[in-house]
Amino acid sequence: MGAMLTISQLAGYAGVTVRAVRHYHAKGLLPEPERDHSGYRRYGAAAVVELIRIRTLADAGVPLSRVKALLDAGPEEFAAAVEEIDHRLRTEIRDLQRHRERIAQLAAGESLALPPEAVAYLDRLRGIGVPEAMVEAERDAWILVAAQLPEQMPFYMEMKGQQLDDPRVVELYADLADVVGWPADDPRLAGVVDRLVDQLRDLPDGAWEDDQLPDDLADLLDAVFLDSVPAARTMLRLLEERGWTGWTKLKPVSVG
Amino acid sequence: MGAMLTISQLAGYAGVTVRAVRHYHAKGLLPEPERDHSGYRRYGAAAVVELIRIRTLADAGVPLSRVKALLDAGPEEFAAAVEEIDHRLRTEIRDLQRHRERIAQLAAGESLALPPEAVAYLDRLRGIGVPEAMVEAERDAWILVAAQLPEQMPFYMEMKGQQLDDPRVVELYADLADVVGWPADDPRLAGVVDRLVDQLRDLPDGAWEDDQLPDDLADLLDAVFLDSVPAARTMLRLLEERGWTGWTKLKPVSVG
DNA sequence: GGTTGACCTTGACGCAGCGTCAGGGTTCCA
DNA sequence: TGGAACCCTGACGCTGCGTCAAGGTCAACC
Repeated sequence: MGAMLTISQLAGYAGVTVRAVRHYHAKGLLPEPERDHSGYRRYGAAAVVELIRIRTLADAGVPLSRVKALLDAGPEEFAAAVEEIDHRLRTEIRDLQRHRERIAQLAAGESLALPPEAVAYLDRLRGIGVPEAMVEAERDAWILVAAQLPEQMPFYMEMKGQQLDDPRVVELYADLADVVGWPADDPRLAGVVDRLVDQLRDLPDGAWEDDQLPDDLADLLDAVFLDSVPAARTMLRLLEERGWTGWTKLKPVSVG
Repeated sequence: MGAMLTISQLAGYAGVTVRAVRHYHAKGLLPEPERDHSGYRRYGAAAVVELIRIRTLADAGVPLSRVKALLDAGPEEFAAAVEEIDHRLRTEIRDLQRHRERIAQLAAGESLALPPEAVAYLDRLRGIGVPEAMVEAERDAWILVAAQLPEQMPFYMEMKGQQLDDPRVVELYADLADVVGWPADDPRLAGVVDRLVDQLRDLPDGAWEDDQLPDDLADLLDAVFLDSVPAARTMLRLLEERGWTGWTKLKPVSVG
């Protein structure tokens, strides 16, 4: 027999760590060699070749569980396996590229979990003078909508954008921006609600039917409103006194 | 307070699994909410928003350990982190693309752990009529060399290729191909070794000095030879009797 | 012959990001 | 009143090793 190698020499020749060699033994990829008189593993030169072949496959992204089978596979199964592994690599690369696109969007600013059209809408609110706290409340609401109905977002944003073309809606936002800071029993709330109801009356019949939000999502959005605005509960009561129910999905009280 | 959500409702709204939510709790990404009278977690709507933001970052390939810090980071550190994560993604993509290239080479056939020029050389051996068993022995030897001195491979292969242009070298390979199958005491060995020594004498002075193989690698290759060819030991002895030592790095016996 | 330092051995935990039981209690609906 | 569908905690599993821990061994030097 030729010169027998120790495990670290073997590992050195193949360019791997000693730990990796032992790992391959444990996984059955590389057969355990004979031991010398003191229990040390002793390898022949052939083990170096085997080890290098294992590393070559592993470096190519082949999972160790498949390396085992591939090492002694015929050419046709080898080719098939290679084909499939390449497929896996392609999808992994695509996933990573999608990740890159997403974080590129994140870098743009606030678009954490929001599509660009929603970011644009929020920016327009800021431009109108809506205070930051209220913009953030809107943002959180739209994050929820975008998570449930991502494909509807362009439609919603288009709708909201058009509403902002109406100066009375802008005025309403100014009102509501104030309301955010008021306590639940502020006497001015009644006036704001009156102006809101006036505007709602002007809406064409069935305008709120367009609102395709599922009920549970509307409830969730109402919850956000109630959680973040102290005067919210009072407003809902005042609205109900005037014949309107809900908030996200504001509807006339059904005539029971 | 608004409608309180159970953990599965929360998970559903954010599009993640219940297990993932609990994992985020355990990692401190999402604060543990209050429990109801029977110990169930109860979430407000704000948790949905937080959870969606976590998933958005995680989906972008941000490791959870960094998500924690990023969630409440200022814009400038956020931008810096995004930059660095994008860098990481780019290198990962490049790695995977290299993996694809490598397994594309693997698919080409035998190039497990061998550069293309070595594969070409082995194919030429086959073309000359060298039997498969000997080609495989050569292959294993070159796998070892390629692992230690990858950048030298083009040089070696060029050298070996030129040697094959000499018909006497081809003849020698034919001899050696026979030797592979002979037992250690085959009487024909002496004749083969004689022809080999004749050729060596014809080499220009210092031709073997070009052989830049490190000694330990040459020893390893000798070991491969000794392990795989029964008559190897006998040949080395016969060579030594004729004034040559070694095999991989064949040299005149130094005049001591 | 004693010591030092570089090896070798097995065994076991740790990492990321959850999936997936196991072995309970709870709530809801028919 | 029973079963389905939730909830809880705790723990192991997966990948591919890195990294101690707690020893035994070997070669060399004093």
